[in-house]
Amino acid sequence: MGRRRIEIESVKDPNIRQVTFSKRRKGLFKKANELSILCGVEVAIVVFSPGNKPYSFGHPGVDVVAAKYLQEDPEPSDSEGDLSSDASNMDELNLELDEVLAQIREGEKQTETYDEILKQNDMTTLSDLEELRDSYKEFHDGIKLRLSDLEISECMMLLAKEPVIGVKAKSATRD
Amino acid sequence: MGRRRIEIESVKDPNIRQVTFSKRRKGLFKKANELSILCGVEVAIVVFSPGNKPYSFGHPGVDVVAAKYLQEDPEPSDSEGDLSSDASNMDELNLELDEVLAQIREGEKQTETYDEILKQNDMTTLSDLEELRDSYKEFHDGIKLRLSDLEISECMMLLAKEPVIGVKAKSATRD
DNA sequence: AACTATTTATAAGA
DNA sequence: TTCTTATAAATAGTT
Repeated sequence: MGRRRIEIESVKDPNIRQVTFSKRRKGLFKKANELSILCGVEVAIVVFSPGNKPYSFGHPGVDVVAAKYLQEDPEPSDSEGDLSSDASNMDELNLELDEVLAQIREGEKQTETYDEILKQNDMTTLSDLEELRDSYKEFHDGIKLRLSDLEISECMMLLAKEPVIGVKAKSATRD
Repeated sequence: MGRRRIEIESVKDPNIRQVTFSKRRKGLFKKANELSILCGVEVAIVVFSPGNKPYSFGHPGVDVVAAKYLQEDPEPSDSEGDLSSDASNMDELNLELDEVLAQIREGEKQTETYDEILKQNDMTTLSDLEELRDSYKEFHDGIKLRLSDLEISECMMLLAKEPVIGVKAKSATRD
């Protein structure tokens, strides 16, 4: 999928590793998002970065899916979650909010363009309109993904620090 | 990625949906596996099929990663963050969220305006415009739902009341 | 943080 | 369901 084929083996260079992680985490979450929408299913992903920062994606939420999973498939919990605790997510939260807001502004621009086309009511602009619609859809899909990502990674971490995630999921029927 | 481009929206046909689920779940797990190997990171995925059957992938294991994620304990106070700074960040954050909500409301007004304009135009453009409008509305509804979600509210409350949680002095590196 | 040359994932078809 | 294959999408290396 890139300029060259790569072996699936540990990437040595820390910088490249970090870049690869970022790209692929994004791709993974996008895929998960698409799966949940296309098939109307629940998904949860948790991944720790090379720097041990937790990232997660979930629809409708990591805790919901995790609890549902754990309930029907009880785990032999004897382990202590160790390693370093998470770093401040505040900075990242703010960064992501900035990005979301930037995207919203971008969307508003597109909305203006849409307005103009609409007022002209010019039939020759139909193709432009379709193009705009497509880009708009892409835009709001991106926002959805971003928000769900943000929602979970920032909030679930904190909820997780509470004694328990109180959930009473109903049992699932098998396929 | 197939013979034709598809929209990311709920697949109606149960058969196609099931096939899509199987293919994409496989792809998702493969991506997760590659990510964990390439970057030496821990990943866990749980997904429920359209028939509600649970599938999971985890390296080193779903339970291990889930436990780490859920049980990351509060920082043993070896370093103190700047509490007042964190608090103000929190305030800013809440303000920004308010801003987002305000923009959403504005967008909703605009959507209504579109409705009126639409009724004055011919049928050819109508379907396109309605589709775009619906898309836009869906987008806003989605954000609104997410932001007003109970979990979010609870998270923000927690964040506001417990400014120290998860916040350390060291700056967060953007993963 | 963008940009492509390529590889990879996958939608439709068999 | 599994395989095939044309095509869309992800991404490795580059700037």
